[in-house]
Amino acid sequence: MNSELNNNRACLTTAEIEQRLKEAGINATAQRIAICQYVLCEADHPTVDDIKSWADENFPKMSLATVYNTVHTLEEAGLLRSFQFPHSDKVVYDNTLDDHYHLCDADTGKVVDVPLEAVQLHPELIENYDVSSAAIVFYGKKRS
Amino acid sequence: MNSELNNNRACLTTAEIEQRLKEAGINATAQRIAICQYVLCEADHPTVDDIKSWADENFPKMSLATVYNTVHTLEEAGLLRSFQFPHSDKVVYDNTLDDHYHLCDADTGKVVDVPLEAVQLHPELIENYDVSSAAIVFYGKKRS
DNA sequence: AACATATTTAGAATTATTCTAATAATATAG
DNA sequence: CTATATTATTAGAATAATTCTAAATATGTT
Repeated sequence: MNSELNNNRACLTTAEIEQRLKEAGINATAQRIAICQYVLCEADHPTVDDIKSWADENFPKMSLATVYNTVHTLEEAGLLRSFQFPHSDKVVYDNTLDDHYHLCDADTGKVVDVPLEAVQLHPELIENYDVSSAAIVFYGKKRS
Repeated sequence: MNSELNNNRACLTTAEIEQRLKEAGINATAQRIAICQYVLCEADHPTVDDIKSWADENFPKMSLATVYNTVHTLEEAGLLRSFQFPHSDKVVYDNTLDDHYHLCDADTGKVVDVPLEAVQLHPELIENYDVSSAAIVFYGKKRS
């Protein structure tokens, strides 16, 4: 069912990442390529902290500011999306570019993609406002 | 349409507030009564900052810690609910205790209550998880 | 190679919130 | 009522995610 949510997570080669960056008008620096490797392939809904931890083990001396700069750059270019759970103060990054919603596992904190069909919005029932978007997060537990 | 969302905002007397606090097992201190006056009556989706600003003009020397302590106490007692928008790092308080959703005015930041019927959830379409709740925020602009 | 531009860096600044330890107020027991 | 125990309040320090700053470095271009 979730197949149409499936994303860019299949691993990309460095060359492919470079090309994507170029296409998006972004200089393919070493740091950016490294972060893409993690964020577009390996990672599953990482936070900036996750990215920094990965970088600390896989890239020499990458600064936290570069992680922030890079995810912002990628987001502006449309290669990455970000969202924030109402209960949290950390931003989470997502390489699934198709519209979808999220579920947060109440036990583990793990983030799961939810297909659009799981929600039907009736914005016409909201008086006096033209609705342009909606942010939706489910909370739940894994069925045993 | 929103009538069933209508809430406790009709002004309460000090005595009524004291009684509510007592009923909830909360000592009715001067600071708590004052904050309730604002938060349960006067205010519309205030943040802690809003409450503190109001207190600065209406109560002598109330500390920020007291504002935090009090809204937490009220929330635990079920007299107040809190939520946080995904795009923001401030918590917003709500005296409407019935379930409902929110809309955030993209122009002004104003928060508007949205009735439950504006969203139909189909949690059965989410594989492997039992959904316990959902947080939903609409974004939109006032129709002119 | 030289120069302009873009990127990275370390660390300081910001901001909402929580924590801490002391003081003050309130409730309770004799 | 007064002494004592409990609970609230306070100012300010601590925390944590993010942004800002200014200097250093790397990159792309003539």
